[in-house]
Amino acid sequence: MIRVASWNINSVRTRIGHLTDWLRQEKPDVVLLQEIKCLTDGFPSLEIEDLGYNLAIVGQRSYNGVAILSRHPMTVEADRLPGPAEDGQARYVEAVVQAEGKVLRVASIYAPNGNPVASDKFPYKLAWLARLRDHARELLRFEEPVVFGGDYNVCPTDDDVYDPEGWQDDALCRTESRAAFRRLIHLGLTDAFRALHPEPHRYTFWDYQAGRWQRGEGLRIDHLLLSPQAADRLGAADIDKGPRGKEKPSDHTPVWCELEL
DNA sequence: ATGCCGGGCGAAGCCCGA
Repeated sequence: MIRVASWNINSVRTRIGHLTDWLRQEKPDVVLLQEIKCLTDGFPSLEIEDLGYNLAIVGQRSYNGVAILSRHPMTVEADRLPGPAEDGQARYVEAVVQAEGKVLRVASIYAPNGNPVASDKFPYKLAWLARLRDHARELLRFEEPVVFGGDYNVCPTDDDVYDPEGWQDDALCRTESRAAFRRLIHLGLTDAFRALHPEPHRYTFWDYQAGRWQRGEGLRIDHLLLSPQAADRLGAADIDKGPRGKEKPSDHTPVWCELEL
């Protein structure tokens, strides 16, 4: 069994204590991080390596940045999404993990937010998700277990947001964003959490503002999307709300799944 | 209609996030 988690950490340097505490407590095999908000050289590698993890880091000054932590040997396969436009934003890293004599491909994904919808950020988001779909389609040809995990900045349905009406024109909930996410799913991917948890109103993000955490008002925007070969091996999945309740938390909390490789 | 909160950067206040 291998456990894979995804967590938008909102600055890995500010949250290094939270991260190491959680790694010691939960001992996930693979962790996909987003919004590390530091250069690759600035990543607190020693603290993580001391806990037995190998690292794949794609950093950027101030914003974005993604990483993969793996207790098993890992080979980096890509440090950006293929595409004609080199945008310089650190939003994708992909690796192959060798675990228990088997191979698992994982990607840590930080999709653009897309707000405000009237700005060029929204078409950038939609184009980025289309690029992700194109790449996922190529990877699926290998017919191997893959976990595409990360902060998609898409709330898939009205069941995944506390106030659907209030959020309907936000880039996270707009029909164009949801359609882009469905086009990805329709390649044959499985939303690991939703496959095992049909209940509505389970969230991975709560805004710092307006007491959203205390009110239980969040959104489900962090997802683990599984290739068919991974979905066939899905044993468990859940959202771990623990880290969101700590002092000075990230505004996101981890989502995880277990695969019987 | 906008800010609320919070991080980075850099040393005040702006940019960005969701």
